[in-house]
Amino acid sequence: MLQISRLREQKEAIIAAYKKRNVTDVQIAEISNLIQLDDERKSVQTENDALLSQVNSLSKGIGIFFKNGEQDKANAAKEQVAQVKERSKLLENKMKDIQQSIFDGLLTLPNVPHTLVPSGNTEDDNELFKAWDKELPELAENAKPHWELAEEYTLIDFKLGVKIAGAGFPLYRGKGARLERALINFFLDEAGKAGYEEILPPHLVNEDSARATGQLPDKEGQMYHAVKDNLYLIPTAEVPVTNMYRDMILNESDFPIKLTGYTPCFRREAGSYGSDVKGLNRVHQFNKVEIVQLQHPDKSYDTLMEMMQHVEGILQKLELPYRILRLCGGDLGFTSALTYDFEVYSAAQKKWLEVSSVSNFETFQSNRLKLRYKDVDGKKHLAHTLNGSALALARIVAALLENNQTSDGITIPEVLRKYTGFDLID
RNA sequence: GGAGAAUUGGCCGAGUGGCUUAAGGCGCACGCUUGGAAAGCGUGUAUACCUCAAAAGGGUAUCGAGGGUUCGAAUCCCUCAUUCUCCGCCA
Repeated sequence: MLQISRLREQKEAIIAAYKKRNVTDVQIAEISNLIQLDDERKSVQTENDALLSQVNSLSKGIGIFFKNGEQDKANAAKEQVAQVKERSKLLENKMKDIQQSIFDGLLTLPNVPHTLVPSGNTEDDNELFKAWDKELPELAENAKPHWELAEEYTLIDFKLGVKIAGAGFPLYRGKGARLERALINFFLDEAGKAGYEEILPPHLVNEDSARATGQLPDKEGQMYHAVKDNLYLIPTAEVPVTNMYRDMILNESDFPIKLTGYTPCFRREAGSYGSDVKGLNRVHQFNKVEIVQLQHPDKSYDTLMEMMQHVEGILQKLELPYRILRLCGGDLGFTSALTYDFEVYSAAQKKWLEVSSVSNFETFQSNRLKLRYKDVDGKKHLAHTLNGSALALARIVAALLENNQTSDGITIPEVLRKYTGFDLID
């Protein structure tokens, strides 16, 4: 959520930057609208504060009148208070309405794209930030997609998943389950080596948390909701991990705060269909290791690069062909100021699969989180938040299975062997 | 799931309707003192918003959260959250 003060101070710059993303005229108009509402709020508050001040001093007087036995004066003052309060009540309601409108309006405004964000409307307009400069793997004619390999080697049982839960809930078994666990441990160890503190958070969160990281209200339909207890199944570890710092004031010296966590991720994926959802490409439950950083605003873009290098290092160790895209305005997430996507090449499907997304949210999340820090002068400012997947497992597994298939079986990358305990799936 | 107790500032802690503008202490900052330090003494020490060109100043709200009663609420009432104790259930 943007700050109303920022709309005032940077109105023109925000409108210019918004042109890079798919914002509607309604959203542009909303900016001026909100500033006007805020003006109104201020004048109502000024008026109401004066009335309340009057009530306070009259009440104090009544106490003194009673003590002196001056009943008449006390009663007269009571009468007066009643009148003032009636007016104040009206103003108070008006102010609540205005504030609610401002809040609702702010929720409709996406983050302001960074200057590096290319303009464009769809994923085709994303900028190739780093291409794969070696040759793409060519598989034999009879190469199989991962869903066939998974079945052939009894690694993943999609049918059993359907029986137990439903479509999109894969059941991993045998070496498939082992590979999954190996990847989780490998990713966590890599993050640990890079200085991230490991967190194992709750997998369900309350409404406040879902709201603070922005899943509510915009993505309500994408989350599983346990209605009886009003808890939401997390769509990513970002939600519980970032919420650790909700309503907190940090010291400047606390930066950077680096956190990592493995969690299963639950997504309803309402409305998706077609070949994209086949196998592990798009599922309702998958495993992911997330990295999160809280950083000083002056340093957050250096941190973004650092996080990208971390993800890149992992992909290199896994020996997977990858490329990095800088998302265009149209493809940029609602809350992000700048995002880089990592895609891994799936040789059998002959397409690039998104396996990581690394973003700087600047103050967009911290404003709603009320996550601030004190500078040396004791002044409070919003911190910057960043996060990235390092990495999402399902599609990595898909690519590993497909790219590493040989006539003898599926080979396990060197770095993973000490985690899996085997070097070939056959 | 049932019963009881609690929640006050950075921390401890007093406060059962109006001299509370939240006592007192600890901590912290600054000053005095000192060769330097400690002790001692003095001063200051929450947040958000409004007002003001700015600063100073003034105002409003906030005692776990939200409502209510009252001219007036930390204090009385209701709902909720959290913590502790006991009982029940349980990996």
